[in-house]
Amino acid sequence: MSPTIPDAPPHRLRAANDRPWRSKGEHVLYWMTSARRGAFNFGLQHAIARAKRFGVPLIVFEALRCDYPWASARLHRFVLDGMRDNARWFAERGVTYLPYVEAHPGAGKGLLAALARRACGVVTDEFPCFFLPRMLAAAAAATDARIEAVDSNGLLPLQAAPEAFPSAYAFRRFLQKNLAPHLAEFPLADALAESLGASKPVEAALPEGVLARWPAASRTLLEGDEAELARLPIDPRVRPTALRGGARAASETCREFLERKLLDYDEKRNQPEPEMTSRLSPYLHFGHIGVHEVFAELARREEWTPERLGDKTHGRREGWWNMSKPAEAFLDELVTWRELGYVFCARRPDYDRFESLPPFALETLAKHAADPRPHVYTLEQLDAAATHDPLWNAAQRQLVREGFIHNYLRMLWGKKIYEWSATGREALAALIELNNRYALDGRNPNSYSGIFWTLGRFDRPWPERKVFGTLRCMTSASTAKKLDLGPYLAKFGERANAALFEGR
DNA sequence: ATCGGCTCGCGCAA
DNA sequence: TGCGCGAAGCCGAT
Repeated sequence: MSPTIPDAPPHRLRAANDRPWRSKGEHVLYWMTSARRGAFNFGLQHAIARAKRFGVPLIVFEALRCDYPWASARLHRFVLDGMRDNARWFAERGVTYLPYVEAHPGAGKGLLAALARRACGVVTDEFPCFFLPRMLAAAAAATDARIEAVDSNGLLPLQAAPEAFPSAYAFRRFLQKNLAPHLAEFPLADALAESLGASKPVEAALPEGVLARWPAASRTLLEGDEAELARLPIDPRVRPTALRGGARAASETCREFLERKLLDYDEKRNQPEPEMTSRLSPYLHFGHIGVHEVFAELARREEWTPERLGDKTHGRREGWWNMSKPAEAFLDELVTWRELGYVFCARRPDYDRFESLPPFALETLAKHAADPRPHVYTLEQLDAAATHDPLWNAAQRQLVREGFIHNYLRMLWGKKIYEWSATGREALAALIELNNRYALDGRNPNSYSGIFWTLGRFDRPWPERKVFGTLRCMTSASTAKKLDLGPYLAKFGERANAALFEGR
């Protein structure tokens, strides 16, 4: 009578250890790590399906450590916003939800094991980047319960990609041949809507002693209490941005983009101000929204169905989806480029290493290593936006202030860091450090795509010149000719910054 | 304002 | 074996 909830599709599922499911367990645990949402979530759906099969309740556990690299008030605030939304989502659906925020390094040690001890098994999220794969492997080895990882990352399951692709073009061709069947396998929009039904008790008691030793994050912290946030041992200098995190803000941002900006997307997305891009990437990064939700909403507005897919697989950017022009331009970002990066990280454990660059890039970088650089800046100078280039400084200020750089200018920002560094390796280190410290969507496969694209990944050679060799070169002068930078410089330029300080 | 040339890798048509 | 195609390039010629 109560509807059956499907398991996650088999190619989205991976056993992280070889322990068996325990039918005598007291609950199923969903350990939410990267898909931090209740909607369109294969992992949550899979956990619910298991809980129903065993006839036990579900416990949802979402944790935030304080010792992950680049932990800061900015990143914490964004995740805490998401926990606040999730607390409400699960409370409305009668499911036990434990948001845990570490007060000092190591405080959370043992909590997962305690929650898993009497569980039938654990379901968690697959994420191919940052410290998460290592954390999952360590947990899987150390936990007595079965742990299954579920991949909600893309429209294409990561397991369906045979290898890393060298270019968007090659990957696009692959998608055009292989994506269609996966478009028929979407996660439920709300797997808790009716799923557990009235017949099953869904509120689980947390194992005894858990809350005494690992108290749930306070409601006030989740709702924005600054003093509580300030007490956590995280970098307080990277301030929260004006952008609020969480699933509700994510859905609102998505709706707003599709309604007001998409029509002009293919023409105006390079215009830096006013901002005409989706601004979805921080929400996608923390899993506050899933790509399936964005795609479903877009398809609905386009009155699109999968029968419209083209059968030509030439890798062309336009014509395959058979949607409006701006919709196809957006899908090339949301699906082709985004998932190209996820697949690369999943297939290349060295994705964050210099040596992972394509051969032509490594060769040309070596050949031009000794070319004299017109300017060389330290990480501190770059961080402080103290270069000779007003446009670059403005981009850096936007990064520090908003946790984001406009798409086009972000490329220029990266290319200049290469040009102003003594070596490619030093440039890479600075790019990773600044991006991961400040960008809300840093530490994500797409951040690594952007950073490494600067150094030739997914790109092709261009005419050889000093310093850049055959890497694609970008200049501030050309950018200024191409874009209307007035409004952008008014907002983030030197003078705008001075005015900001005078106003204080 | 627009165009070709610079240059490489891949898959497909021939 | 040749051809078309490609995240957003730059430069100089028309």
